[in-house]
Amino acid sequence: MKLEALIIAGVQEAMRNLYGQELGLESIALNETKKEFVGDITVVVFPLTKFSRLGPEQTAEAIGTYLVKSIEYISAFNVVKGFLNLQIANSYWLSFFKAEHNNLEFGKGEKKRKVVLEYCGPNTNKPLHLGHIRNMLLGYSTANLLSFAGNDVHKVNIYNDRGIAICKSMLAWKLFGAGATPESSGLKGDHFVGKFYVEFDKHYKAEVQALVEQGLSKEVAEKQAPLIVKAQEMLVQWEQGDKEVLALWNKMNSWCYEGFEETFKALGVDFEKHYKESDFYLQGKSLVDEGLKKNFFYKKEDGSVWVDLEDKGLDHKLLLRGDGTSVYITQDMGVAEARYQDYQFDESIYVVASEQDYHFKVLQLVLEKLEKPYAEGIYHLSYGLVNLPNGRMKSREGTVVDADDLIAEMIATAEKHTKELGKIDDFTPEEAQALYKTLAMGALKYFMLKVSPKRSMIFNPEESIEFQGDTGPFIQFNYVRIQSLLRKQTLAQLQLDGIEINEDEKDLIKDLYKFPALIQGAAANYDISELVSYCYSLAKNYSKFYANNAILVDTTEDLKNFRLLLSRWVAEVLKSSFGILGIEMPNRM
RNA sequence: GGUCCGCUAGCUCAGCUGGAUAGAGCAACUGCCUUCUAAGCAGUAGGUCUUAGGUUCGAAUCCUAAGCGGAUCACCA
Repeated sequence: MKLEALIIAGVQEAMRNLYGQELGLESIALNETKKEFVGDITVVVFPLTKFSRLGPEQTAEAIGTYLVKSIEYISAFNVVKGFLNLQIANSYWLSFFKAEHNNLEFGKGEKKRKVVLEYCGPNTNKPLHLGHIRNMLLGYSTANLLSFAGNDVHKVNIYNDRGIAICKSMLAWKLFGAGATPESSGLKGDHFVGKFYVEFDKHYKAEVQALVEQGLSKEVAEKQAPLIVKAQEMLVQWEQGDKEVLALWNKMNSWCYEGFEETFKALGVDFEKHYKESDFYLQGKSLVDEGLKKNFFYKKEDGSVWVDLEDKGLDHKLLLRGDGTSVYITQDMGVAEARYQDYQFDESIYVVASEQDYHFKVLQLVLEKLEKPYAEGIYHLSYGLVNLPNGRMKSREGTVVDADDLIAEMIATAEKHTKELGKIDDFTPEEAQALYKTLAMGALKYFMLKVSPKRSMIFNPEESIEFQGDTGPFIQFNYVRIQSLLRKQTLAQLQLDGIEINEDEKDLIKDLYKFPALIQGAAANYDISELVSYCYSLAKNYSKFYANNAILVDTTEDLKNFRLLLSRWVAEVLKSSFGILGIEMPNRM
């Protein structure tokens, strides 16, 4: 039985035998004992006093005495105010160490649910930016976390590959592109397409400006500018299946996909399947028809279709335009349906920014109205926006932090730091380059993932991402030191007789002990940042241990071997945790 | 205006379903490389946890208001 469960049962038993009281689990609170007190686990006695009808100290004394007698692994206790601090015998930690230190599956959970996790969701009209980076890192790592915790996870992407925005890029290319291609211009595909999106905006603004000068109101001008009218015509042609438009659309989208693939590769994220909205908006429409037939939805005189969500505290929501064309949510309904047909999932997770909280609430409620069995399993993993120090990234003001640029900058910074330290002079250029990338991505990913997903975060492009302190490279550094130790010494069979563990060693074993529960907790909360914090705490404790304790020299063979095995286990847990985060470990740095 | 989210050290963030004297990193200042990688270790300084009430043995944490900031409420996606 787990330590915590053992103690709770022990306290229940104590309360029964000492005071004749039957306590539920909820009235027994356990905490980790704070550093400044002696002990490992603390029972908070205050809630128990009303059952014991004695003061907190007296109650704590009595329970402590009882537990030391009844539970083998509790070696001693002390009472501070209403806190009963229990000391766990070293033999407990050592037997745990012995049992698990060679377990390659340590921390992995039992098989549970089938989960589909959607992330990324780019528009195919411009390159990926910092917001997408947060999305991709969260999506990829959360999928790994859920998988490690025991779920059968399938990662999918959704391409928002249709709509007016794409038409803008297409139109601009047609008008101003002069037949250029990514190859001919030497640009990455998505950047090439994005260039025309910007180009459109530039010419469109000029047109609007000209119309305003002719005396039109800004509002009217924005609707009547020839470019926007043409773009809208193009959208209609697209829906009608115009061959020429479709050909152009396919060509430009494929340029985007090529560009995206490169970025996915650089970031180390992948997908089992890419859904395209263009493939499913019709299916969404048929779902709307289905809802109409069953009277879950209603049609207005102009032909638009709505759903009444007032009973759920929301308002009426449009599902289909008066002209019969689909809106954003129509497509999402179609994709949701298709995804269930594809996977029969227990849970479908959408990693999408918090600005779409309302949208996903509506989506889920609409699917519930339709009595879809999978509606209940939908979970919106909402994350906060990435802001700049002076607010939101704005493409108009050119403050968007481009994903590819940022990755390149990080690699350059990693190279600079590494060269300053001069520890890898014997590396080949290829090895060095690989290391820069590993460290750069370690720093970037750790930086993005250590913030709780829900929270919006601030990114300051003026300050480069740290490589010291609470960072990815710090964890990698500790891993590398352990690898260096292991290269110098071969391991022998564990021999624990006569090993007296000290505080530093015990802290590490306790950290390792927490790992499986940490994984389950983080997975239950969909919170990858909990794993990041755990890694930092483990690595920090290791760093302290490393500084205070000789491992290879001045030790007996058994002690050396124990410390090496302990180090190796720490390294393994760090490595598998970083694997979940999507960060590689170098062997030297 | 309705709804939702946030506010913790100069900056960036932890602080799990209430528990002991609120923690890290960066920045500042002090020590420590002839021990296994100093991208490190040890230490100093830095806080009215936005404010006001409430709940209770106990509140950064829960409740109610207020302030400030953000998001959202489109026949945009």
